[in-house]
Parts: sequence; C-alpha cells; structure tokens
Amino acid sequence: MDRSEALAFLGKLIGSDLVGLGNKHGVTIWKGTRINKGWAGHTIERHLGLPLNSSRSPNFGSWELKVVPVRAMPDGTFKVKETMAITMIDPVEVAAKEFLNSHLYLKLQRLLVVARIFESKAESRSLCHLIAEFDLSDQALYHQIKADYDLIRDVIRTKGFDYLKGSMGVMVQPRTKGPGHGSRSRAFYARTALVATILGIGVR
DNA sequence: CTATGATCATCC
DNA sequence: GGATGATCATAG
Repeated sequence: MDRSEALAFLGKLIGSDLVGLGNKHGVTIWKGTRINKGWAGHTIERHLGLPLNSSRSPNFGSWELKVVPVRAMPDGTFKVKETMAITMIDPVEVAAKEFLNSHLYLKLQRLLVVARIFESKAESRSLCHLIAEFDLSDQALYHQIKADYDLIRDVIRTKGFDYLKGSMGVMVQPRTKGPGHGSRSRAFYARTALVATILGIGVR
C-alpha cells in the first residue's frame, strides 16, 4: 500500500473512535494502572494490517506513519497537544551526513500524520480528526529545519552528543527518548509549531 | 538493552 | 498552557 492509498483508507476513520478500534485489534491501552503510550500508533498500524515491529522504520517501505494528539478548543479550533518524535539521533550518522542525506530529511519527506482528538488522560474515547500528508516542499520551512539540523550537527561534532539540549532548535529539537532509567539516547522531535504546520491547523 | 510506537510529569 | 526531560508497552 502506498501513501495515497493509505490516506484514502484512513480517511474513512475520520470522526470515529480510535479507542474502540484499538480494542477490536487487541491493542493494549492500559496495563493495570499504567498506559501504553504508543497505543494510538499501534492501533492505526494494526488497522492497516501491519505486524508490530521495531525495525528501523521505513515501516511502509516508502512512507512513515505518525499519530499525534490534538486538543479541541472552546472556539472550535484545534491545537497540537504534543511534540512528535521523528527518529533517533545517531551521532555518528549525523556528524557524517549533510541534511539532504540525513535520515531526518528522508523521513520528513514521507510523512502521513493522523491527528486524534485528546479528551482526557483516561483515554475513554478519542476521535480521529484528520489525516495529513507532508513532504517538506515549503522552501522557508526547509531552510529552517536544515538550520536546526546543522546546529545539532555542529554541537555533536564540536562539543559532543551529551551537550545536546531539548531547548535547541526552532522547528526540530534534540530530545531524550528511550525506556528511561538512565538511557541516554536522543531523538529528533518536531516542535508543536512544526506539527501544526504539517497538519495545517493552529496557523491563521 | 535498544529499537519501535509515543505521552506523562513537572517545571516555569 | 507550553516546554523539557523522563518514562510506558512491545518486539527483537
């Protein structure tokens, strides 16, 4: 299935409840008192017929699936609730590659982002809001993200991986990610401003 | 353990 | 409410 086919397929989910869909596919949302933070992503993947796996994610071969929560505002508009993890930072790879050849750029050209409406952390219900394709075709945005990548790359090369901070970057930030408990791995995250641009919301 | 899927908890 | 660092489930 290519990206446009998936877009059409997932479009049928708009307005429906993803919690119910997740349960139908056997996705674990709550494990006792603790939540499976990836439940929404797992739900969509199962719906598309993918087995769960942790392989380096050209998970659909030619494009990348992401789902992000948005919050419904009283005035009827929507805001992005969270930043979005894009891909792990491999310091060796980042130091060696120009933005054009980076894993980050490759992924940003192949996104299919699903926005779900977050109601509460009980996650008793979550409606599918919209599906958006993204390919980083906007020049100004491309230059800003390249600048962020170059900043991160420069810090890794001149100071070291451990000097990266979540406060760096305008559209894309380097942030800790992993199982926690001392893990020091980091990933590129799309800040909410970038996510909003991808979704075409929050900007007016 | 670290990759994938992400959101939670706490600070301001 | 927004930003940053920490953390959860699952699979290999």
